[in-house]
Amino acid sequence: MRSKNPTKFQLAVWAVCAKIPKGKVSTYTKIARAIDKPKAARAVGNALNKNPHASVPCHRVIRSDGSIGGFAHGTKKKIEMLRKEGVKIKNGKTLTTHLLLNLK
DNA sequence: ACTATGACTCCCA
DNA sequence: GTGGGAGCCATAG
Repeated sequence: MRSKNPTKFQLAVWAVCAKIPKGKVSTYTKIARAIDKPKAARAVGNALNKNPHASVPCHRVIRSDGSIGGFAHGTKKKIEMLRKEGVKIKNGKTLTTHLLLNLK
């Protein structure tokens, strides 16, 4: 169930996601590292999944190997949005892995 | 406190 | 390239 009152962890994750500029992408691991929890990649995904706003560029977050990962709105939609922002996707993999940000 | 779940990641066959 | 297994973390019930 989505928490009515998000925890600090979630706020931190969303905040980092919001810092991702358009046309670029980041990975769960990088975000996790940005919040000082490099092993919390999974928890990061969870936070985004519970994201009640859906206004954060959570669709710019991909897996470490460049795969799309998942998306609450549908992985398909995520790919479409990324493509619209200029992110190249091939065979379900993001080709912009070298555009990863240095968050934090 | 414990268990179950999940938008993850790494290692090995 | 594909698939299975184990590890790690936060949240919900």
